[in-house]
Amino acid sequence: MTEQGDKSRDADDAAGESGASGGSPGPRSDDVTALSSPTPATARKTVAAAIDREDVVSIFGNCTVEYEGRASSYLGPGDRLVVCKPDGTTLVHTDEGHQPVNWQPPGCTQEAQLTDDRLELQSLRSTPEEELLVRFEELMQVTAYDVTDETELALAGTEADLRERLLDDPDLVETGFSPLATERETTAGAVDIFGEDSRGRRVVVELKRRRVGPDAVGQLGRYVEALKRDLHAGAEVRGILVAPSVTDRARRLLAEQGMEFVSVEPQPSQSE
Amino acid sequence: MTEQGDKSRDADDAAGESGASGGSPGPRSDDVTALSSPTPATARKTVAAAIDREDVVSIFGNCTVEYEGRASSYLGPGDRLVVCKPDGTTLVHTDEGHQPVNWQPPGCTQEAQLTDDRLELQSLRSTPEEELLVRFEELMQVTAYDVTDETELALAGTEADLRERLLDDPDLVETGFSPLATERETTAGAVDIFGEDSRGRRVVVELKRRRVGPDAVGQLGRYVEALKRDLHAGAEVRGILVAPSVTDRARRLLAEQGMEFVSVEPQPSQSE
DNA sequence: TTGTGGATGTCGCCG
DNA sequence: CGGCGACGTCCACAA
Repeated sequence: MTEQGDKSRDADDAAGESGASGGSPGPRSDDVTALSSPTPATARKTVAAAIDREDVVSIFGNCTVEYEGRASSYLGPGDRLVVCKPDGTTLVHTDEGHQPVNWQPPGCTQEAQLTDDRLELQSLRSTPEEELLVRFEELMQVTAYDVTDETELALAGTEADLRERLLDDPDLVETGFSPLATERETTAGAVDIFGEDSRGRRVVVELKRRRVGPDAVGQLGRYVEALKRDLHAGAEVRGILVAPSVTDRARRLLAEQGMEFVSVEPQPSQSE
Repeated sequence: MTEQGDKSRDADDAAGESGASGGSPGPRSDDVTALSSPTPATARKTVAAAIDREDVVSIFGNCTVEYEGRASSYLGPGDRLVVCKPDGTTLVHTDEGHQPVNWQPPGCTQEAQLTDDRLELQSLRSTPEEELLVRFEELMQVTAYDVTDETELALAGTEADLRERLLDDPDLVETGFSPLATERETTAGAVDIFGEDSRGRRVVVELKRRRVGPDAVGQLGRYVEALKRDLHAGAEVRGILVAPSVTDRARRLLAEQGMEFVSVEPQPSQSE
């Protein structure tokens, strides 16, 4: 076993926690904290204080990352950007990709430790038990700021929007289609739109905001089969998949199960 | 229509692009660039240079975000952390959540503009046509660093690991099970493990690294049905779902289709 | 806490 | 480039 490092939270030098705006006497909550190439001890103190203050912290530096939980991983030394959020989220980003190379989701505890004179960020959660450990070999920049965001994202073009569109104008599904319920429960799960056609037959409508593959056909098939059983025996139940488009395989599967496809965009196109 | 702002890339004041390490005479590539509360013009020049240099850029500030593409969204003013990567990724993070509130994936073009004396980051892509526009009302901190990371993530406990485990010890699936192929193609797609049982019957094994729901049963069902058809008529084909555990609904669906479940963890447990 | 399905999912592989 | 399925998916919502 290797020699145990000293995991201290106290052995700090008097850290010059420099608020960014020059003249202010003490650390104001509206200030940015920014340190260039700090010592591990200074960085530990600054990061710990920022976490306490509920700032978002960003750290550029060379680090290694260990993860143990639903899976386990090791990431050798490299330059990365590490972000810690006050909700317990930790993100480790490389120079590439939308996805963080390692992370911890919201709700984790976060601690900044000093081990063998290196800054370590430890993030823990339970259910499932998971640990993320980021160890910095070199610290290039530590920044912290009180990020406050009350604003809600207004998003259009989701499946919910597609549903509203079809409820407003059921003829988009089929002439004479009448919606009876949304999220209607079956033994197989909730049906997006349940209704009946012009001849009074039951119709299950499954919505997708984008081009669909075989999985969506399977889903629709499960609902149709479940409803046939849920309703008295011998009931005819149609299945209609509504989406912008469908793959060949999905179209074939639909045909095999006697189900249908209707093309509708989640948002009215600009040319309409 | 509102008055058009001046989208310039030239009207820069002489930006004091301060390398972080104090004494260096010019901007070295190993230096961090760090600006506190810069003017929009200075920030634009610094960010543009950092993008050219292929740095990772992080910006704390108050901004609005517009997105138009597969869907469309608007995000009103709020404090956020915006990250731009040299591969064309843009991330907009609030103080909460693993997911960025807005983003653009790798491969996008990025431009830093000055519009109405505000810093704007514009990110564009095609296939699909998408645009992200981040407009800063206030800039708290701009940081850029040449993040280089050659290291590969070593991840264990994936579905591939589970497959290796079963190929090493096929009895984990069932006594006498013999794998014949992995990724065997059927008209419904590739089967994780194809083999035969001790009595010579064909077996389709679908692997999941975690607890499975109805979707996985549908997938396995499609493969089994496809193989029954692909092989000469009347062939018996068993379907076995291998995963740590299964939900009630999924178990019921398995039973209905005459398929089976076998519990295996993706990683050998520590107690073993 | 668990189950279920959506997501601007992203990502990798393969045809 | 499209199809297909995995992902430490995350996430909201309901039971």
